[in-house]
Amino acid sequence: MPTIKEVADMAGVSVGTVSHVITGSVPVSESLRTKVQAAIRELDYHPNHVARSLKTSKTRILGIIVPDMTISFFPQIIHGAEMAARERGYSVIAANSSESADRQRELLSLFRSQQVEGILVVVAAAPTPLGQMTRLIEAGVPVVCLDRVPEKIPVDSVSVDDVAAAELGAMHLIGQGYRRIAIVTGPLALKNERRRLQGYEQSLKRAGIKLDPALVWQGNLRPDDLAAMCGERLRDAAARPDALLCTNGPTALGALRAMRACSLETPDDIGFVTFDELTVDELFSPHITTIIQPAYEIGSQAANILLDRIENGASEIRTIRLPATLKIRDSSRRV
Amino acid sequence: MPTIKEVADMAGVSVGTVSHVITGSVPVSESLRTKVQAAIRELDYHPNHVARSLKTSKTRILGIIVPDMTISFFPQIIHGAEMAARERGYSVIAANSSESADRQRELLSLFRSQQVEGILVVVAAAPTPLGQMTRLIEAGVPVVCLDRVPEKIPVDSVSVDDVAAAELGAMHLIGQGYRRIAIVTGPLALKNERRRLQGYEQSLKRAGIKLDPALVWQGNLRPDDLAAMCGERLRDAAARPDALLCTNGPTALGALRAMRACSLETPDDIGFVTFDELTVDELFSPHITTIIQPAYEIGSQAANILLDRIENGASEIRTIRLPATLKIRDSSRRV
DNA sequence: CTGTTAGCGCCTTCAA
DNA sequence: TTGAAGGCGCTAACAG
Repeated sequence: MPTIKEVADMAGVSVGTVSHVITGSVPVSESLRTKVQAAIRELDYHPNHVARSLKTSKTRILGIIVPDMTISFFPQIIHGAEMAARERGYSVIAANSSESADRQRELLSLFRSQQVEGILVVVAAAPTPLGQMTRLIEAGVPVVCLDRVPEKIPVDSVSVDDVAAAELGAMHLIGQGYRRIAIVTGPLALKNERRRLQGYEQSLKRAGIKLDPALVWQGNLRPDDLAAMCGERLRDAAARPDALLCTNGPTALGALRAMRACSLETPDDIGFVTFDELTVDELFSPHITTIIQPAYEIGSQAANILLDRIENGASEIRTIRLPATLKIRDSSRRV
Repeated sequence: MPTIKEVADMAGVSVGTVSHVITGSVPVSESLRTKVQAAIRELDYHPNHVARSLKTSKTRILGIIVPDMTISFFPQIIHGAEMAARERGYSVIAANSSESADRQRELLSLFRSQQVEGILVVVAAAPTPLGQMTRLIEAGVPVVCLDRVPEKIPVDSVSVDDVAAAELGAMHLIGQGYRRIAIVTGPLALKNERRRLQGYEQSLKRAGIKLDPALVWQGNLRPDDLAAMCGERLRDAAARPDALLCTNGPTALGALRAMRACSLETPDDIGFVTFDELTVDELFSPHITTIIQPAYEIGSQAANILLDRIENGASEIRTIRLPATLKIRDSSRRV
């Protein structure tokens, strides 16, 4: 790999001059500039970002940590963040915590070592030790939380308005005439899940439907476990709910498997609404009514907030709540 | 951010000693080591990888370029590469070329500037100017091509055995009694597509079926265009093929849309087999017979080959062809 | 075992 | 407008 010095030698100028033409920070005469550019092309020179970063202590790199790349929601977030970052001259490096607090800790540490200028993080669901995040923020590393907003930490965040989003789904089911609506949630240790539950409760209340605690089905994030749980509770036709509201993709997969095992068809045997698109294409059936979170938007807005903080320094905490939208499809369309 | 010097001061030792305990390359006495570790913890010190890389000219970072992150095939490749890399102490940074040769060029350049130690690349389908790749390799940057193997460039590659994979699908359709089998391909400028076509042709020949050029449907990689093309050709019931073999995900989506528009049902009206899983879950219908490429394996093997080259220097060109597997589902099961 | 020191490649004052 | 030189944080000799 050629260095700036070799370019300077070939062009017959000093390294300073080469640097000036590369950064454009200082004017350089036309004649020297063309000579330098010719040398750069001739040598196939690529400025060493590592050295530049060491000197300027700016890497123009953002880190993003998500719990799972195989669910389409997270890659979409990453994509949004990448686009917003690129727009402003930054790159992003993405990594998976696999919902593991340990791995998250490692990654955070790795990112700091790699001198990322800011970090976007969807915290792992596992009991997250918030200590490290707090230290990170106190150390002055710009951080924005996405999707899952940790409580008790003063940090910028971008997520969907979970209460309103859940209401969207619940009200729709109620409007379709369903009355015994069960909600299938992930761990209620996650604030998002609690807020979605809250939206569900509010909707029932508003519609004058009495809340039945037996219809609040709390699970984890493993479709297999959820399928087992739902299967058990759907088996008894008498006690069976007439509709299901799932608060995320994994719970939806589990519930759908259980419904299939019990030969329950939507929307007649049972109504069905879930958060998060399970697949992007409309070709597949059953066509599922879905509460869609603006994943790309979440990523891009978060990146922009992070970049604002990086470029303009501290400011008050920003908390963005984006609206979800309801895509009504067959699985809940009874009237 | 604290530096190694501050750690040294706090621990009352020299920076050399701190460096030794961090890298573990030189033995350090128990007593000093504990002091240093205490200081590291106290200061929440994270070694600056940028400085380290400048010094050692080793970043332990691999770059990977894929044409599209929203197709599940590529994220799986990335995941495989990440895992293999992590296993050997490397990180990977992933980026999208969006099938654009320009963007690919930019990314290659960016990666070189970022001093990645090697590059995994799925070349963009757009007429790829191979010049840059060639220069890259000649400049001594280790490169491994995945999935799409450029011709005429001596480079390590990992991909599926396309001829055999296509045969797998074609022979299966023939075995099910289909005779007028159309093949829906992406641009035949891509070698993979040509080889898949070749597998199809060989299978027909072996089965004694005359090749009908009107049943070779070449398209691009945009589902909308493909849907239009297929729609036109499926409309005429007399000339209609009795089965479709799609050579990739986007063509499959297009073809499926057209089939739906023409109200054709699998497997009775028409048999259907495609490369690449369109969705991960078995819940959706139609259940499509799929030629599955071992995406994770492709990524991990490619990363390992790249790392071998990085760590052991030059060797002969390696060309890995992995076998695909056929997952038989409803869309082709007629007997 | 421990300390000292010379750069890695680049940007950025500062002088000329 | 151009050139010379210091130093970013770290590692790897080397000397002690």
